[in-house]
Amino acid sequence: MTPLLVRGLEIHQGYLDRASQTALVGDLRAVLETAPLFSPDTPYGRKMSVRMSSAGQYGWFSDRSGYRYVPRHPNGTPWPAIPASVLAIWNDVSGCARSPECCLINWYGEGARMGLHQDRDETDFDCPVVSISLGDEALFRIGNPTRGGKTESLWLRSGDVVVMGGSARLTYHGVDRIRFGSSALLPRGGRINLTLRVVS
DNA sequence: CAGTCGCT
DNA sequence: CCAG
Repeated sequence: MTPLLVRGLEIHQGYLDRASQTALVGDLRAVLETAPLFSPDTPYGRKMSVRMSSAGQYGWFSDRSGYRYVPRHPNGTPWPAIPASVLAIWNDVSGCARSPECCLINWYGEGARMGLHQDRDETDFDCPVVSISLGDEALFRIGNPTRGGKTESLWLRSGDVVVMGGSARLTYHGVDRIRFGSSALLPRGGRINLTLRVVS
């Protein structure tokens, strides 16, 4: 199964079967018990519509002071370990010898979206970013290495895995909208996106 | 004033 | 949607 290539991004469609998806969701629920979802502020004072948390050595965080990685949840506790079920996916698709130091958990409720941005808060851009989609379908938008210009969109479905590496490591990307309730994986609807990154 | 993981 |  060779992945679909869109602007250098590897799109592994249907990578995870339903049982694997269910197992992942169970592992994530445990993570979220000690590291509950929160809504970060952008450096420009707007609340993000996506709610998030993290697992691993570092968690991604944003407030008035900017975007950064922090070693603890806002509640003061260290981020829980990245579940083995998640690490297995990284080991299979990343082609990177290092282990991910952050598993960002993005929760998209009804109406949530994510504007075009780059993942560039890491110090190491050699390893790819691996993104795992669970739950409702999302309209994923792929831009360019710099802002502006034409974009391409495609629908990501539960179980799809995207690898952003090499020359596409810093490609602008975002989510225009989700189809709330389109998947039965999460009984109350919504989408979970996991983003695995080597940070340091 | 520039930029924007947001906004129109 | 999608471009700015």
